[in-house]
Amino acid sequence: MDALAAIAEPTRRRIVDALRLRACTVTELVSMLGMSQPAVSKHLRVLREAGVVTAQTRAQQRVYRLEPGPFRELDAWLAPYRRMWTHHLAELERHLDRTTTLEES
Amino acid sequence: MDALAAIAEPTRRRIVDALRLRACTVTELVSMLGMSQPAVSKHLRVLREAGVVTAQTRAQQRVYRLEPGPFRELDAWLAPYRRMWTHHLAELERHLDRTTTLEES
DNA sequence: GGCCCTCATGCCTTGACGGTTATATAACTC
DNA sequence: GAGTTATATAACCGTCAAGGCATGAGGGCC
Repeated sequence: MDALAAIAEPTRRRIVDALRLRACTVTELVSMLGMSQPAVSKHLRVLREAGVVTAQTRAQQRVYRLEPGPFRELDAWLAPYRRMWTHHLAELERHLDRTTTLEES
Repeated sequence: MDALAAIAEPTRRRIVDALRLRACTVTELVSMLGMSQPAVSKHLRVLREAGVVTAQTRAQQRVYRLEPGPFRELDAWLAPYRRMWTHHLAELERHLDRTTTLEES
């Protein structure tokens, strides 16, 4: 899960948060972030190689959109930690442990 | 949510994963990680200032344990992204549309 | 072909970070 | 008190990454 390191970077998290709403071209992201275009392209490269985003070439533009995989992994990693705030019932704890080890839902 | 950047670091994620099972002292973590004690203390400082862990002084030792807050925040941040894989049909459609995607360097 | 637009890449600088060793601080033991 | 244990901090170093500018590579448009 190196995607976490990719998402952790503040600028890249801004990109990800923007792409969550809709797919964007590079120039759109540049205007959103107020940074130079090469910097944005570099961040997009990191996100792309981490599997967080994919690019679709359309004319001269490249439309970037999110890929669900890394977010699913992050969600799976986070699952056992949910015990910390759902520990109201010991029953529920064991239930969550089972469901996370079995992987499903 | 700078806690994400704190957790993203590989060594700190090992620490967090260890603390998820049970609270540990610094020396315990040092033996687990096979790193120098100052390095571990430094990582613990980062995690502490990010609110991910708290330290309880007990004699000369300091027992570190996880704090649920940041994980709840991360869970909340991740929530809107869950739509990406709960809407399988729309995702599959977009995937099929993406067959002409140009990937890689 | 020539030009412009869109994006990627290379090069460079700077600042931050992870790791080390050495040292300081605090508390227990004798 | 001295000595030991447990942890934090300081000082230092090597590496890496984020940002800038300049340039290269494709793909429309005239």
